[in-house]
Amino acid sequence: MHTSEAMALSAALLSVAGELTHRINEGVVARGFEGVRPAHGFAFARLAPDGATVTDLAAHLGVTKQAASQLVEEIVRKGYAERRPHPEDARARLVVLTERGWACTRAAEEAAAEAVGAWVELLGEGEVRVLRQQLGRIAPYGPLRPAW
Amino acid sequence: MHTSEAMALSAALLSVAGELTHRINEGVVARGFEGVRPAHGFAFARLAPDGATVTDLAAHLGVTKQAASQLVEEIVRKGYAERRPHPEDARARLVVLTERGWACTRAAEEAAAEAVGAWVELLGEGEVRVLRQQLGRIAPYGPLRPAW
DNA sequence: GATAAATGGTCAAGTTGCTTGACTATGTGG
DNA sequence: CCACATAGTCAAGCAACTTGACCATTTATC
Repeated sequence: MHTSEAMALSAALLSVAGELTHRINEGVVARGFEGVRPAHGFAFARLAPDGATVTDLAAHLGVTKQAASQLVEEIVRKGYAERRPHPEDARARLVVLTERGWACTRAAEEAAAEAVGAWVELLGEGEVRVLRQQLGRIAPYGPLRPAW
Repeated sequence: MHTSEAMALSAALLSVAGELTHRINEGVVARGFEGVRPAHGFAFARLAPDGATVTDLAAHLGVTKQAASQLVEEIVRKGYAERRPHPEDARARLVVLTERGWACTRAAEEAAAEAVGAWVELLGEGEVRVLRQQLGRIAPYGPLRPAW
């Protein structure tokens, strides 16, 4: 693998990632959820199963807990989540999605499916499955960082 | 392709993209080029062949020309590029990389090769080649947008 | 050719999403 | 019980963008 090939692979990957993010966000907005940014989607993904604390979110997003706190304040104000007392720790608060938050998450899934659908038309279903498996194997466990 | 699979693919792709960006930037800094952000790398990629105007850069990066102008001002101040009069248009200025800018670009290529090398160890060279070809086929032609 | 409109670039001010620093409230270990 | 760590927020500052205004030059229209 020459350095130029590595650069071409990197450029293609980042280009595809940028386009995908853009399309998902567009699709979410088109489904009636305004005032949401891509970063919110990654927060929703962490909140979705059982909720999370602000500190959990901060680690997941790779930002300070103050930034995570501000983000939570924003999505609470917009009706996508709510703060509940934590059942085991009186200092902490459990942030959980509201019904609107769940609806927005489903909209993001639909938009993602649409974007991936365009790849299926280009590569075929089998190749896209291969792509998913390959990316899954090299995906890190660390925080979701902004791409640049 | 179910929506949950599309979501898993999207998450893996964005995760890999974020990690790749982080590693390339770390590698560039480790090679002695401080004060550079990932966005600069994408500007360098556009400037590398024959230089570009501020307006070209703005379109390439998907930002306003004012933002592109500020970015050029910054990389000029840091010694990575310089402004020259445009040979055909007295309004425009051709922004070209300095020798230090070229050295930084080579450092980014080396760092990218390192990051991709880790994937080769996980997937094997053949699979990575497949990955590159697949991504190349679905990569858009539009501007390089920040992933989120 | 003259003149209106479009284009390349910059200056200035405002917005936003993040940071660091300071603080309170609650939990944990000596 | 007391020192220290942790969850969360408030406040101020910063950095990378935005919008709006403007000048210099080129292109289009008559």
